Amino acid sequence: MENETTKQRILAEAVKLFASEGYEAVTVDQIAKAVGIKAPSLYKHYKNKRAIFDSILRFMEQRDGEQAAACSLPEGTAEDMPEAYAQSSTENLITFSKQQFRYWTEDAFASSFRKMLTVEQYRSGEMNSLYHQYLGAGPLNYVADLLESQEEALLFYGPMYLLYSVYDEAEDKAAVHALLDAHLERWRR
Amino acid sequence: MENETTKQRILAEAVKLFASEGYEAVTVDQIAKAVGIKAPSLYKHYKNKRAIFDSILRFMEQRDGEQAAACSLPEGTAEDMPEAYAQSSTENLITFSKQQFRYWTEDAFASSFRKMLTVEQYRSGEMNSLYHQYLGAGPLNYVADLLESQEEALLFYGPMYLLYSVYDEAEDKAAVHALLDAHLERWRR
DNA sequence: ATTATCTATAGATCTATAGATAATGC
DNA sequence: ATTATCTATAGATCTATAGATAATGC
Repeated sequence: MENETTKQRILAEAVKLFASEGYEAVTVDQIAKAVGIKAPSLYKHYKNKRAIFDSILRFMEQRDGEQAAACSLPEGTAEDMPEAYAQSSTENLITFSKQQFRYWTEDAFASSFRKMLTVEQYRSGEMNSLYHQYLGAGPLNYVADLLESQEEALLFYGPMYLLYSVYDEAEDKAAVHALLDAHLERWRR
Repeated sequence: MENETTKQRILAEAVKLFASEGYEAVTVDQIAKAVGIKAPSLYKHYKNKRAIFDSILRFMEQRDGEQAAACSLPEGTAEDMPEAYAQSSTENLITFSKQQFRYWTEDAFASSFRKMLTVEQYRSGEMNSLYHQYLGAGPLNYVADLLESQEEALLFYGPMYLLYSVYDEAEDKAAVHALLDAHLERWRR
C-alpha cells in the first residue's frame, strides 16, 4: 500500500501552490520540493499533475458534504426541499454565515482552495461553476431564498464576500472577523 | 517606426488571454495566434513576454489617470486632500459608482484587466497591491472616508464588489446593471 | 516481497534569437 | 533604406518514464 500521509501532504502542498500561482504555473518539481521529495516520486502517489488537481476537487467536495452535515443544513436547492429551507431562521443564517466565513478563512485547506478557485475561475466552465457554487452566486442565491429578496441578499452576502478579500491582505485578522460579526448582527432583529 | 496598431492589438489580445488563463499559462504563441502573426514577430514590438505584461499595467495606469480626470475626482488619498473629499456628496458617489461599475464590466480592456488582476493577485506583492488598489480595499476605504463609516462602506461597496462576479457569469448583463442601480438608489436620501 | 524513493533521461514544450524575405516609405 | 514578418532553431524548461537502490512489512 502507498504511504497515505505522503499522499495527503502532496495534496496539502499542491493546493497552497495552485492557490498562489495557478495550476499551470506550478511545476511538479515545486510540489515535490514543498513535500520534501523528488519530482518522480510524486508519480507513485498520483498518475500525473492533473490527477493531483482532480483529487483536490474531490477532497473538497467530500469535506463540503461533511461540513453541511455537521451544521445540519439542508443540501441541494430550495426547490428540492422547501420545508427544510422554511425551517431555517435568520438566526440560523447568521450562525451559519459566521461558521462559513471562519471555515473559508481559517481552515488551511479551505482557505487555499478558495484562493485556487478564485485564480482558476476563468480557465474553464467547470472551474467557473465551482467558484460560483462555493463562493459566488451559490451562497448569494441561498441567502436570497431565505430572505426572500435578491436586494437584501446582496446587502447580507456582498459585504461578507468582500471581507474574504479584505481578510487575505489584513494584518489584523481578528479585526476582520470583528467587522464580519458586526455586519451580521445587523440582521438579528 | 513600428506599426503602432499591431503593438496595441498585441496588448489587447494579451490582456484577454492573461485574464482567462493567467500570465504564466499563456504562451507567446497563443498571443501571436490571437493577433494573427507568428510568435517571433512579437519580439519586434516587445522585448519579451514580461514586457507585454508590464505594458498592460502601464497602459491601465494611464487610462485610470484619464478616467479620474474626466470624472473630476480627486486623486490620491483622503489625507492628502481632505477638502476635495469633503466636497464630494453622496450623490456624486452614486454617479461615480455607476460609472466605475460600467467601466469595469463593459469596457473590454478594463474588464479583462480586472479579471487579470483577480487571477494574478496572489502571485506577488505588487499584484496584490494593485488588485486591492483598483478593486478591493482601495474603493472600500474611499467609500468609508466619504460615508465616515467602515460598516456603511461595506454595505455600499460589498454588494457592488459581489456584482462584478455575478456580472461575469450572467447571461442577462442588463439585469445585473439594474440590480446595481437598485442597490445604489438606497443611498439617495 | 513489496513499496517508496532516487538518478538519469527521453520527449515535448516554450522563449527568444538569427538570418532570410516581403512590405513600406523616401 | 527601413521596418515587419517569416522560417529555422538553439537552449532552457517541464512532464513523465525507466530502471536502480533503499526502506518497510511479512
